[in-house]
Amino acid sequence: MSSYHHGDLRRALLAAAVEAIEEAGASAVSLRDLSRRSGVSHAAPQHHFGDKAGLLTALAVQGYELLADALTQAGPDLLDVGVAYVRFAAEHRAHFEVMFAPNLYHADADEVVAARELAAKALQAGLQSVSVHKRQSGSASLAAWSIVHGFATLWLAGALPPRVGDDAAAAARPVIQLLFDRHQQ
Amino acid sequence: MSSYHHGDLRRALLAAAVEAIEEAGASAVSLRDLSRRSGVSHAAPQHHFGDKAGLLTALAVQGYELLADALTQAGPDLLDVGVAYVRFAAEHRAHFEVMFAPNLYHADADEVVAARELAAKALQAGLQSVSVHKRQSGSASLAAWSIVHGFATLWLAGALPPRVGDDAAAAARPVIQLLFDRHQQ
DNA sequence: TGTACATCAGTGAACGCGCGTTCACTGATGTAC
DNA sequence: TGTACATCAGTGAACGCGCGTTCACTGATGTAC
Repeated sequence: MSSYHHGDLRRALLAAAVEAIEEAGASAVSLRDLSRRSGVSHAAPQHHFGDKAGLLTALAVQGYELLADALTQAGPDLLDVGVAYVRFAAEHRAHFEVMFAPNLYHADADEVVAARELAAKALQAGLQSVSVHKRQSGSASLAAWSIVHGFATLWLAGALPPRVGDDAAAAARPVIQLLFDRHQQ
Repeated sequence: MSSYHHGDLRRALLAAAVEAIEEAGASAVSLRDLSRRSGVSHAAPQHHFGDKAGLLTALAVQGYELLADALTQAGPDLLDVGVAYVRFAAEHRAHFEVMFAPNLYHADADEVVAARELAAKALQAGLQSVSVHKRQSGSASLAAWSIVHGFATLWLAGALPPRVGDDAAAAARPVIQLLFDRHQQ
């Protein structure tokens, strides 16, 4: 049954990394542990990622691509895009954590920069739905990013009060709403 | 000159931890490194903190107390409190990082919970300056916390675009402003 | 259809390292009398 | 003012551990002919 070659080790290692990070955080990842989880000898990862930072770089790229997709599909309304951002963080904790821990990977690698720009553009696109007044200020984009990123981060850290419930995306909606609320009622 | 007893080792170790975290992140802290930085043998920290998590717990408590002070002094206006939150994160990166990494310390310890509540109250106090309409929604507090926490986190991660400049607090002001802006002009 | 061979993925032993924690100890401090 | 003694902070050797990386290797795959 078990053959000498794994067949899909690259993918398996990334999946194992997601699992490990969800259990113990990104800084606790070790190549030896991922090898064990993938049923492979501990030196095998080198063939696919070179070193540890290489593996996490691949995970970050994957994360930015997933995020860009999620945001694009959620558009065009900024509120929906923001909710999608929070949902992404909640559903892909491991990717999200790595993406924003630039110490852990080659954050300046071309593929990372490209994927990150894709995600940034998807978020920017949502701004079209915002009132001209707010958009003019030049801070609208930062405010939108800050509020969704902050909510997501606090959520993942378990810092939010229990009354918020356990559906991050649903809980985020009225909060984000408040940012661009023109109190129409 | 050098005496057998350090005299202020507890304080020295916490300061060394701040230094080490600013250099390499909270997850890279080691007791042996802090001992070296403090000019003391590597088993000395045990007498003051028991174990590694104990040391980081003390750092988190100190962080929440500093934050509570900063927010209280900045009040009563929510905008000023928010700016103070961001300034705290920028000026006390190490404390801030540890505070929101509950895996690393005894986050449920009584002293931590107490200090955290102090900081939470200081933030809440700022809400009095917010319009009744916004406050009624019940999300105002979460929105305020999210936007300042998000801005601070993105800032620390180096994720914000260069045009934002290098003064975190100053850059945060117009962003936070946007949240409770009733477009009076 | 079959054979030779290059390529490449995975192996397992070995390396040196820094870590947290324990332990019996020693030096300094301060208190009782 | 002086002495005995308890307390406590810091020492240094030792432990066992998991880690990243290297290396010569071996087994499998696939391509050329």
